[in-house]
Amino acid sequence: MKFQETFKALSDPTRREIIALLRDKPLHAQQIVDHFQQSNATISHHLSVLKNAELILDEKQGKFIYYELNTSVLDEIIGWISSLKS
Amino acid sequence: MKFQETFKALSDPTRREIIALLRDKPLHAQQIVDHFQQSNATISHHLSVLKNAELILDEKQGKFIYYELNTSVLDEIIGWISSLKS
DNA sequence: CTCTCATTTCGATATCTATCTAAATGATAT
DNA sequence: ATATCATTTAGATAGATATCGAAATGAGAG
Repeated sequence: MKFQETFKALSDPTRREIIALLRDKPLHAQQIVDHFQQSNATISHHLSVLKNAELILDEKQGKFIYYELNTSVLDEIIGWISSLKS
Repeated sequence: MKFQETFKALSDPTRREIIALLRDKPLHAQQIVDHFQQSNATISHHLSVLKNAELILDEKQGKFIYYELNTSVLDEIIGWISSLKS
């Protein structure tokens, strides 16, 4: 895991909101687009940043690609931050 | 606490290294500058970003300003990330 | 095989950020 | 008061990034 990519990915509000959306359940791209006032191209870009940071995983189902949180990376971030505290 | 500022602050490698330095003990600006190959102006900028994100606190001692980690903000980040996992 | 439609890529732009040198500030100590 | 020195601000530049509309891709369904 690369902290650089992870924190950069988390440093954009749209991406944090996408992550929060995925907390409840996996969604496909169009469902995510529908939550925002931004173009599908923009959301696609954000998804690729999140995917590159391994914060989300994608899984094909029928004609959709479903995105879901990758909680193991979240654990690694928590581990790094915790290590700063002593 | 503003996540925007916090994650942006953490998304730069120099700033993460400054934070790691401060894990052990408070340091003043010149001591931090000495750890890097960057100008004092650049480090000053990074310190101000970290301060603005409340990731570090500053305390005057004699002719130096000592910077130290603000662990309570670290706890808030951990809290936010943990909340994503369920 | 072809149509449809979900998703990504392209190309462009405007804003943001990290960095530098040089100058300004501000506080301590003589 | 003034010289010194730690720190910040100013102004500039190069590179990164968020965003868009439009075009391309690619996989399912008929």
